[in-house]
Amino acid sequence: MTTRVPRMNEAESRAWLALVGTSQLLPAALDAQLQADSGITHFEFMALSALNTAPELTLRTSDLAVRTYATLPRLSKVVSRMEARGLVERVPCPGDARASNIRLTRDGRKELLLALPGHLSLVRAEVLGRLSEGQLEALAEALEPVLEALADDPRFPWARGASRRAESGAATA
Amino acid sequence: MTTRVPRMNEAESRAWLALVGTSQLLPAALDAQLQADSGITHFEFMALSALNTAPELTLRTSDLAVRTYATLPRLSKVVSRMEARGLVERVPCPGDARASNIRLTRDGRKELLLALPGHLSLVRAEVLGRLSEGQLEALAEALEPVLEALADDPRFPWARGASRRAESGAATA
DNA sequence: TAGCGTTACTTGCCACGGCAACCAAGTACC
DNA sequence: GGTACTTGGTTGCCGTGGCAAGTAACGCTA
Repeated sequence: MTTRVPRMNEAESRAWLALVGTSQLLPAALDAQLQADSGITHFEFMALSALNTAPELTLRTSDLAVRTYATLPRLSKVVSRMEARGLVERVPCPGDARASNIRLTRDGRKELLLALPGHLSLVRAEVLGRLSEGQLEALAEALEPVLEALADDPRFPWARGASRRAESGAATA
Repeated sequence: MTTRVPRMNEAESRAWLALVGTSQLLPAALDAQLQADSGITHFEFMALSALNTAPELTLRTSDLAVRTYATLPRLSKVVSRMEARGLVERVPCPGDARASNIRLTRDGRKELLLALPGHLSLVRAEVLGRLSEGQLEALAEALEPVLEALADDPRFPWARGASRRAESGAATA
């Protein structure tokens, strides 16, 4: 039952190629800049950022995983590495001994703030700075539903809930 | 000389988060579907597609690398794996004995055509199908300059020339 | 309070990609 | 024509991520 799937038309093809292309190049570019200038990966940057905006600079491991689009194993390993470098620390979660909270250390916060300008500058130079106000709006309008679709597709359980559903923050109880 | 970089405003932030999110989830989703249904990665799919639209089903190794946004080492290894599975073959390049051409085999073409409907169907379900004609247009208009900027940035030499410059095809001379 | 299923991670093993080093063929210079 | 430089591609080693299996704690039922 090979259901007939129509080919892409011109507009679809352009949009798709551009999207796939950027999905390929952008992460590599972000990694390269951050790695070179601050010695952290873009993924680590995202994790540190998420912690930085969390109450008490602390998040449950699985919460952080959702916020960074990461699988649990991946996050676990990255946290171990960052912990070894003193950027974050694992603190036992009061009220649930299986879980652990991840806390941004003072050093981690410093590193993050140090990395921020360079990162932001790259993002402006390559992306935001090239788009008009209207284009920014259109980009968000176009990609947000896509993001949500990906996050909610049962075929991709690792993304589950990436469309903000849990606003829990750190579990302190 | 920490040049002051202004923070993101609301529109910028939305656009950026959506873009980064999709760049994170989309590649993984494409891999998962193709891997599950056809036993190939999305990268392999792109490579096979590029070969399929090339004259003689053949491209210079470095040409293929550019078209797939890959570094040469990466492509070399992927080609070796695909060659082992009989999807492509390396043929010596007449006129330049250092170079080699990569050719899509009959089996490779068959696999590609077999994988196409499922892939296209996912792309429609998650992305294209969720956007209006106007949004497709806007998305392309927004991302094409970004793509070009990334490709032309001397900091990211691996992307060099990803903005179509060489239309050479296979070197037959 | 004993037992069973579930949740919240963590770890081991493997595949893949990056970089740097390498090799071989072409090109330039004299 | 020989020596240096460049180009095209491959290989080795290492870091990172995925999946599946493991472990520990929780919680429900009886």
